[in-house]
Amino acid sequence: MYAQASAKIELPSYVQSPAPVSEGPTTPVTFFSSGAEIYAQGEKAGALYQVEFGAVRIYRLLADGRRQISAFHMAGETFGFEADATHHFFAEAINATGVRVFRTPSGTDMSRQLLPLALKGLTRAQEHLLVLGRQNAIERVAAFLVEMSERQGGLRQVELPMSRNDIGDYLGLTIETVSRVFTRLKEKGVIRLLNLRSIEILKRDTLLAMGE
Amino acid sequence: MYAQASAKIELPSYVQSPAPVSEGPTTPVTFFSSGAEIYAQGEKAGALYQVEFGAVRIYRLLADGRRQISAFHMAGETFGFEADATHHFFAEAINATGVRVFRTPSGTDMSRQLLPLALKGLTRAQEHLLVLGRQNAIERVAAFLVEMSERQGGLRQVELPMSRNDIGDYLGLTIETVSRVFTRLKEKGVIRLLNLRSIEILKRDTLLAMGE
DNA sequence: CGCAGTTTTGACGAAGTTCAAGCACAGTGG
DNA sequence: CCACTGTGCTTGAACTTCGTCAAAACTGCG
Repeated sequence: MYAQASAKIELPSYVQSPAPVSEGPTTPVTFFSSGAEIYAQGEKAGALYQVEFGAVRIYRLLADGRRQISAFHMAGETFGFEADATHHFFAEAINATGVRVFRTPSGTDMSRQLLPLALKGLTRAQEHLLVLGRQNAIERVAAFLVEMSERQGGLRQVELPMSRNDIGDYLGLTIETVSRVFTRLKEKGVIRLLNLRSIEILKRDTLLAMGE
Repeated sequence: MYAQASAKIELPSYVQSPAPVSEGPTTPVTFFSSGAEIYAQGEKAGALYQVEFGAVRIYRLLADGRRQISAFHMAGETFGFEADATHHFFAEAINATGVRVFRTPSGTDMSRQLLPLALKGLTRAQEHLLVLGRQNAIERVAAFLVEMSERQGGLRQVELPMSRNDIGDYLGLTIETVSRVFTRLKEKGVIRLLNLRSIEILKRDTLLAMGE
């Protein structure tokens, strides 16, 4: 069930109780409203962030404003680790979002916990490179919908917490192209739009084949 | 100086003595000839590979043969670590290449050594996402040349160990487009081709501005 | 109910791909 | 030593896909 209106904060059905990154006294949850910056490129890094509910976009900008979203993070996922002491990307809340911030005491060795997360992120980024480098618009959107579906437990109904603009900037497409592809997929009977932010997958196999 | 013909194996000028990943008795160097497979997607992972000389391409394929190279690895660099027990990519020698293979004894915790490598790789992959998602052909090639130059110590002369085909598959372009962009950069006096595999950067600032 | 922002749709143009041909260079053998 | 051949690179012309610009339609919210 999709949480409707009982609370001020949107709680999509795919929210799970994530395993905390570290033990000990529970870190309080920090709230970010839609569009709020969590950290900026160039800022000093050091903390770890775990999404409690909501969604986060990680992105970079070119001087003229072009934006590339390199990842979305949903409930349960951890982000914010960097190769050096500086953030190389921006992190923003897409919607009202709750995040647990873990300030790791300097001198603590977190590599055992961090390595699997970093490797998971690396694999995802490399797979996304294939999408951006070698797939066309339909294939990209299909791959995206499959990815979102799988990250939400493989359900027919998929919630898209982000705007068409975000999807475009994630897939290296314009919002118009994203919109046109959605229309084409609807016409082909592959998906159905329940509302702007949630779709239903009608032909999973076709979608999978398109996204490779 | 570029090693000419004294040995059978090409030893580009930018070969450095890499720091070994692990201590102890020196692991022997395994040789791969041009195009030889180091590992394949789907194979069991577990070893670490450090390039001694030569160059390696990491890539993925789509069912119809489209290829995306996600990374090149040059002398001194380590690759081969994965998020799970399986390789998700192919690794091939671009030229005659020497690789030290470290079979990590099961039960050994390498996370302290691996984490910085994984994070470095993650940052590079994410930066490459920006190139593939949001930059046009000239910007991609410019960014590539700058990257190669910096990885070789920022010299004016840059050796390209890979073919135009490899460059295309790394930048998400066809070989024809890569070639045309090289021609344009020559016409603008930004670069000069010494031979097919080595270029000289004449206007570094212009190239940097183009690649952002 | 009406407004603002987002999404969709349409017409057009530019960038890059495809297909095809020609060129350059290294290696081979006469 | 030079022609021959193969491979990789460059160039050209036609075509396709996606981006741009503009306008209309829709959604959600006050």
